[in-house]
Amino acid sequence: MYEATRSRESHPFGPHQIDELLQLVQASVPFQRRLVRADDVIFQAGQAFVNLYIANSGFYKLVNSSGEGREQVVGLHFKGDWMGLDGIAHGCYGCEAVALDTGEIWAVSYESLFHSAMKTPALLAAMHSAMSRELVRDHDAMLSLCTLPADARVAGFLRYWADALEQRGLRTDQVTLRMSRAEIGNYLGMTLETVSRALSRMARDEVIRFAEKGRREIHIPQVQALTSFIREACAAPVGTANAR
Amino acid sequence: MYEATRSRESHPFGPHQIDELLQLVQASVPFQRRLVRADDVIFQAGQAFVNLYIANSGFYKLVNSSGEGREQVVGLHFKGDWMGLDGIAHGCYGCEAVALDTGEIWAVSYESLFHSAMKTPALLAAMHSAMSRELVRDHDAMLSLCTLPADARVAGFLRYWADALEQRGLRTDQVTLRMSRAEIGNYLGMTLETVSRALSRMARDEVIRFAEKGRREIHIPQVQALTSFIREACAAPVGTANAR
DNA sequence: CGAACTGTTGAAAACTTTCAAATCTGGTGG
DNA sequence: CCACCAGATTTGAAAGTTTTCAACAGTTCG
Repeated sequence: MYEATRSRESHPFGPHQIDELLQLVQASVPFQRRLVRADDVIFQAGQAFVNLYIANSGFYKLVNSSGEGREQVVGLHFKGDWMGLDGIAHGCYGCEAVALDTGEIWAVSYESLFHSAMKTPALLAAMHSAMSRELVRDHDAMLSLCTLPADARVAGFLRYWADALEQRGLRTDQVTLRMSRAEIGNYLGMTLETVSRALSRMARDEVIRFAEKGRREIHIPQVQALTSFIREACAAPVGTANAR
Repeated sequence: MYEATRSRESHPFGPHQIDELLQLVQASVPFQRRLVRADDVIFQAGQAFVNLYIANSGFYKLVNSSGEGREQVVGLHFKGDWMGLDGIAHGCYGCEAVALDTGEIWAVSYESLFHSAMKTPALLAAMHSAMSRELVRDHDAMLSLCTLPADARVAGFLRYWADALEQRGLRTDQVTLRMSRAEIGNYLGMTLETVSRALSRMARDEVIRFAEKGRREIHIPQVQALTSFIREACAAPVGTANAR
């Protein structure tokens, strides 16, 4: 769903930067490794804020909840991403973090991180950079949510996931979604049926292909085709192009 | 639009904290004051990131743009809020910041801030807190955007504005919107007509009252009534309650 | 093999947008 | 001072998109 709004060549973000971050953390602060499996909860909303969490591997979602039971996936996180940053302000986590797959999480006490950062400029810079990237992502997510029709948001979601994999040096032609249609729909502000229909249309247009029966493994011949699909979905009323 | 998702009593945020922050900045880093008027641009998207900006007074919006010309208001900022934080990650601002009214902005070089923060824990803590608060706000905005119907989002917007004023020790029964219906609609992911209709319904239900001819000054007898209105808007199909 | 889940698809209903027209405000110039 | 114009807001009606409701198919697991 996120958008590459402008050039970022001056500050590339790729596998090298991510490994560097992880090494930096490893070298400068104590942390605890935790292995997680799908649906494991890393921390809960409202819980006292103590640690920040860095994904060393795996996939994670952040879920925000209203008092009345409305829930919203507000972020997806991959290797090198920090989680729990929204706990700094109020002393308790604002979201719940849940693993979408098996993976390894590093827990770093914010206090020790804070002290280390005061002595290690690179660490402080990395932390600020992580928070800032998070803000950029949120803003891009809002842009997509508010200005794109449903089909385009789903295509944008796939492109975002593919981009995240690419930044981590992984192949992007094959994406295994770790989320159900309902989770995707929640994240994108639409129902699961709408997600399903959008994916079907993309498959019909051969922008994607379903690689297995479960329909969660998605083949993306060219990520760029998703961008075209988004553009078309914005321009054209539903049945205009390729209607049969 | 934002939601008070859970208790935050352990870390209150009010006029005292804001004044403290401003004093802290004043005491620890050099900064430039800049007086602005409505529609003045503080910084533009893509511009080289040098300064962070702190609102000393006035009202501001942050606008994110896609390459194809779609624009989205992704944040509203008040006294004590930081702007430009999304520039840290990529070395250029991700959004454009625009003043909604006259006000005073403080420009602080990020570099000098960074250095001062390494020596002044309170400053570093304040900065992290500001970024974290921003993340929480974004998450709450996404929750509203994705889970609330249009009427409720507009009511939530008014409540958010009133809350922001209250946190700054200002009166909340009288709110002068600094934004046109179109800007509000953009921020809330709906058209200006939908905003207008929602406000009209709230006025009809006496949740708000228009205090002048321009219809931008809004009287809110009890902020709590907005919360009830939101709840009702969620539960009930459009013409269910108070239909005539 | 059946139950529980997940995903797909169709059709009707609901909500929001689009298009249009009218009203109002504020500012400008005669 | 008043007429007039541009821009903002409101409101109605039609159109469009998305949701809701429902039924069906495929998968997984005990």
